[in-house]
Amino acid sequence: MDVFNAMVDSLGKAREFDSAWCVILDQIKGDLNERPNFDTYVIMIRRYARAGLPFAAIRTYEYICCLDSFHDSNAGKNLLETLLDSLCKEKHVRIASKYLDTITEKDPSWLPSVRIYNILLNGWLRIGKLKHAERIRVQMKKAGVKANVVTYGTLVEGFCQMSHPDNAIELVNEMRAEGVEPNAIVYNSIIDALGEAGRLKEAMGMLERFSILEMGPTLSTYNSLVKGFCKAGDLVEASKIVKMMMSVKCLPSTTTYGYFLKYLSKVGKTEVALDLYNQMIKSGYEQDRFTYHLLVKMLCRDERVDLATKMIKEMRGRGFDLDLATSTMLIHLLWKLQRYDEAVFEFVDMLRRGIVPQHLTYQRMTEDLERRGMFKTAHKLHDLMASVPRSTKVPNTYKGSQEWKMSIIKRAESMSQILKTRKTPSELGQNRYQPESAVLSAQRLIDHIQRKASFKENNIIHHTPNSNNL
DNA sequence: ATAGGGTTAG
Repeated sequence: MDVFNAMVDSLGKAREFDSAWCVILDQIKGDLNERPNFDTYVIMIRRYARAGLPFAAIRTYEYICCLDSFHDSNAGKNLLETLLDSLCKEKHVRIASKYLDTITEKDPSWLPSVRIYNILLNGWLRIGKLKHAERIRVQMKKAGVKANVVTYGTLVEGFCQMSHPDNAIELVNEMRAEGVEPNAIVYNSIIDALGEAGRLKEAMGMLERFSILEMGPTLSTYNSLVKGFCKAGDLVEASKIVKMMMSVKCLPSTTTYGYFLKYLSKVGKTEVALDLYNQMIKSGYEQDRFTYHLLVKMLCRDERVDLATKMIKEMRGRGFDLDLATSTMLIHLLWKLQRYDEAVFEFVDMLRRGIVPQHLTYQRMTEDLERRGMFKTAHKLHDLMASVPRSTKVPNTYKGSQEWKMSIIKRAESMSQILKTRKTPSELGQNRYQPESAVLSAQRLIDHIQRKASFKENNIIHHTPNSNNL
């Protein structure tokens, strides 16, 4: 069953909706245990909405509603809410709203649930339409539907994303007055927005208010504060937050340290960043792409090509493919250092991996090569680039035949196989269980940063001997 | 994958 739905999803992702319906209709006649279920139709609706075909999504919903078998077996689930949510999440809020109107016109006795109002509210806020969001609230009041914690959470998040934390704070008072207790999502949004605005005193005040509650701050709460302090250049306060979180057994994540690295990269303190990186490795932290991207960027800026190459090797060894940004940084550095052969090798290797270099990179290289009379190499690059954009699409000569259908199914099966073998996020290290000793390592790590951070800006950073040992 | 967030925009 799982495999079947994964196949339908793959076909939808590839916009092969006709084939998806072929597979579904075939399956309806088949084995009772493998018939399309609620999830199958949810997948189709979401895929249509995402493919920019909102009316096809609506037609699908209406078709499903006609099926008798559907009503019997899925009494507790509400497909209309799924439809509206899919439309709203893909920014077709206006269409969702209009469709809702047609339903209420047809049956005036039917009243939208609080969930439906929340879905619409979220949709309007996501596309920044405050006026429309306000209108939904008026409609709710008129219909006598009480706002719940999700309603308020959605509004708070919306205001915060539009950088209006003051309106969000007002809402917290309002919800309290209405007897709805704010939760972690509400507090985290506000603390994050205040931190982004550099209003860290107020953010800390919110943390205090949050800490009194039964469900205290979460990892996201602390991460938002660390981000805020790091962005403001206050590593000392950021380190204090890390100590605070460790004292309540909330271990910092790779993301937490990522904010420190981001700041160190901004001010060009490569040595401190490398130290932090080494300490992270020692403490057993799983690095993410962002960490490597920052470190390679710093090393390239400092023209330390050998160390940059080493870091890239390490990055690949940990399962991150070389992306466009990283390769570009490396090539530009090699070029600047006049190591042309190596740069050309990287350029060719990029194309071999299926990544098209930026036009700017190509332009700079060929211009320089020609100026130096290296026409052969310039020509080689030109030919390579010219051969890329041509897509190799197979013409639909046997459309409709059994053979064609089988090829679609084969492709979908292999796609779903890929989906199955892909690692789940928990295997990628974010939520990995960390032993008690990790607390100690983290403690050492943050002590280290604190020592470095308390140096005056123009002091020379002590160069530790092992910072070149990757 | 069934109402709200999470992640890092030069």
